[in-house]
Amino acid sequence: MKMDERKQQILLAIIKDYISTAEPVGSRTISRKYKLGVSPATIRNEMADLEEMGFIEQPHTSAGRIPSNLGYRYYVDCLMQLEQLTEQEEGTIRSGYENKVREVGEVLNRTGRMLAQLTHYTALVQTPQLGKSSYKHIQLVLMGAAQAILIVVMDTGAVHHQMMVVPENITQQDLDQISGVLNAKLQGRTMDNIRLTLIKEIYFELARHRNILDLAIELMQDRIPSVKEDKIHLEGVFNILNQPEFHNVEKVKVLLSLLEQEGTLRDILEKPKDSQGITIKIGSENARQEIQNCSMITATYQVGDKILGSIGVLGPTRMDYARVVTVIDSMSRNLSRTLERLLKGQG
Amino acid sequence: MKMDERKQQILLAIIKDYISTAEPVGSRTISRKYKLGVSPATIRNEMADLEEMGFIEQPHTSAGRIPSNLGYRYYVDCLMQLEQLTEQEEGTIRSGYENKVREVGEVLNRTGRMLAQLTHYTALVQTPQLGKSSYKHIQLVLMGAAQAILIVVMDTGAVHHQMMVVPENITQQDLDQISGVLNAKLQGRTMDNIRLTLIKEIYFELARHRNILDLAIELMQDRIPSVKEDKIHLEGVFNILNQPEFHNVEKVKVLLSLLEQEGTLRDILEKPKDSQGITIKIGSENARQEIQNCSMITATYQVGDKILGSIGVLGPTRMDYARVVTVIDSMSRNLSRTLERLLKGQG
DNA sequence: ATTAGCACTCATCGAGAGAGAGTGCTAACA
DNA sequence: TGTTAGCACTCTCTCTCGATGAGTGCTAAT
Repeated sequence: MKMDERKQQILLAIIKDYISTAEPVGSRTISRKYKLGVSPATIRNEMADLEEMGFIEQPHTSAGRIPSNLGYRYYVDCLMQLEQLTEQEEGTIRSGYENKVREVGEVLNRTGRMLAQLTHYTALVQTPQLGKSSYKHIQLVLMGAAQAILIVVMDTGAVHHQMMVVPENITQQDLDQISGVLNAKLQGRTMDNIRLTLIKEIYFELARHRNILDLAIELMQDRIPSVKEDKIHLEGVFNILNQPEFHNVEKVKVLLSLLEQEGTLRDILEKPKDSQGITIKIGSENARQEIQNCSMITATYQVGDKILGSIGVLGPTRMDYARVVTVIDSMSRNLSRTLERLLKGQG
Repeated sequence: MKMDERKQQILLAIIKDYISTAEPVGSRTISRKYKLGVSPATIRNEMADLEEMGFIEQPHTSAGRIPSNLGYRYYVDCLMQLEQLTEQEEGTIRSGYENKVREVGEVLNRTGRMLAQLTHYTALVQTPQLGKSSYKHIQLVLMGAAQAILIVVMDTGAVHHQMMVVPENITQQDLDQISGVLNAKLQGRTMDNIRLTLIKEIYFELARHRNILDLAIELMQDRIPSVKEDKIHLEGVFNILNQPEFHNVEKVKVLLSLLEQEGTLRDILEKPKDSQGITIKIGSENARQEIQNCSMITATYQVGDKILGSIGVLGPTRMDYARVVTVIDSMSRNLSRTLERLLKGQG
């Protein structure tokens, strides 16, 4: 049996209708709404074929048809026509990424919020995997009253600061000296990359300031890695409540308890290693049992050539694929561009 | 009609039973479970009295009784006996606030998470209202490659930093000079408190560095207030799904759409101005229509004598008041103590 | 190849019966 | 006078059953 033009038309009609109504689609509906110039009976014959081919299925004998995972897959691969975002939506996105936003975290938050808002599904945003960041600049600044602030700038552009107590009689000159040595020894090194011998060297050169060093190095090793570099940010979780497939609370709970675990989020967002661009996982194509009635559309974002992370949208398999792909494509481009601006041209 | 010992016992039994089962309580149940030494018939008589007095009500003729708002109020004011936290729970809280946590934001996050986890309801945590913070120390640090970092320490202990572009040929000495003037003029002032004449003075003294100043002052005025100082952090929102009163999705949606708006959260958490300690709002005592089938228990936290904010727990009116009061009391004390440590004794 | 007609299936809805929980009232009892 | 057993009554909840209707597959006609 081969997939001729008319079968495609009918499959397309079923999918479109089901996406928008969440109700099984009957032959009558198709012939009425989507003028294909053939009678319901003809459509029924074709539908029987489509079912045999595995593209659609029947919830029960006297119901219409709904798309199968395979059907969605065929739609996504062959039939789907991308939409255009409206002027207004483009505007929303653009203004979300406008110049004033200067912090990476804020950009990611907004990305999530916009994704959720524009798609009405749940958005996932992975923080940039900047890789092992190395120390770029270390500076101790006296703040008066036996307090100093330790500032650590990483090569990724991230800046960490931390207040610390210093002896009463210390001067900015002392601190500069310490900063100087720390910079000389640690610049360009990653956190794991600091050998014990290096630390010894530092202590040797700065024996006089042992106690400050103790504190500073402890802070650098202990506090700074705590910045979560592999978080996945969720937004619009409640949108699932608007989906009829989640009208009973038990199903919502199953999904939510999955989404609550950071680790599984990572699995869900995960993409084939070398993939770039947009990936679509439909229903059972998802590894996780709990979201096999969901689909996940993800896209990567990058700075330069380096892929830094993914953003994704999670919704029911009966998801508006065309819409989501369009949105996520636009968002990932915008996000990449914005991060490029933030991480490279610092301003 | 007066509230004798036995009526109290019966009211207490009804409330306890209803809190744990969410089912209307009948006379038979009370006489069986809570041995009061009287027959169901006697209890029925008393219940009729309690209903007349407004403490309990009947969903319909052939059902048991459920506590009314007034009943809960009487329970909370007169009958409730606080529980003790278990060793393990005490441990959870203590370790959540242990020394290693050094950041205010992190402390608040944990507070919310623990509150939600220990109560199984929804937790609200208000960020500390530190009041108008004034500049304590301003410092520009050259970071090489025409970049500098602007560090602003507020008297509250908050530290903000921001990268900025500076001319290629600038030196740390120049930056120190600028920092010096900025400190001299701005120290002790609040953000709104900087008069135009002051800015003019600064520009006069540092005419040479006009462009750096432009940027620095813009950043100080523009970026730093963006740190959200009046946010309310929600945690455990999904816990409401486990409450039978939210078993249908529509009710969940109503509540969630309320909780999504930051402004209304503020209303909900708001307490009488001079109140301190724990406040309980039961059902219709809440201003908001949408949560009149909910109760809200809030407590303030403070550093020294100054009340900085509130934490709260939102659950159905059929909430385990004794438990929540105990937890929230312990948490608010711990939170106060921890913030005291963080904000005063910096280290 | 297409379509009208028709018998058949099955979910959904509403009505009605029965069960069960709980009450209020009455009368008996200590 | 307070307590209790007994009983009729109410009302929700659940289950069943038939009607309804949407949709199908098959057959025969075009």
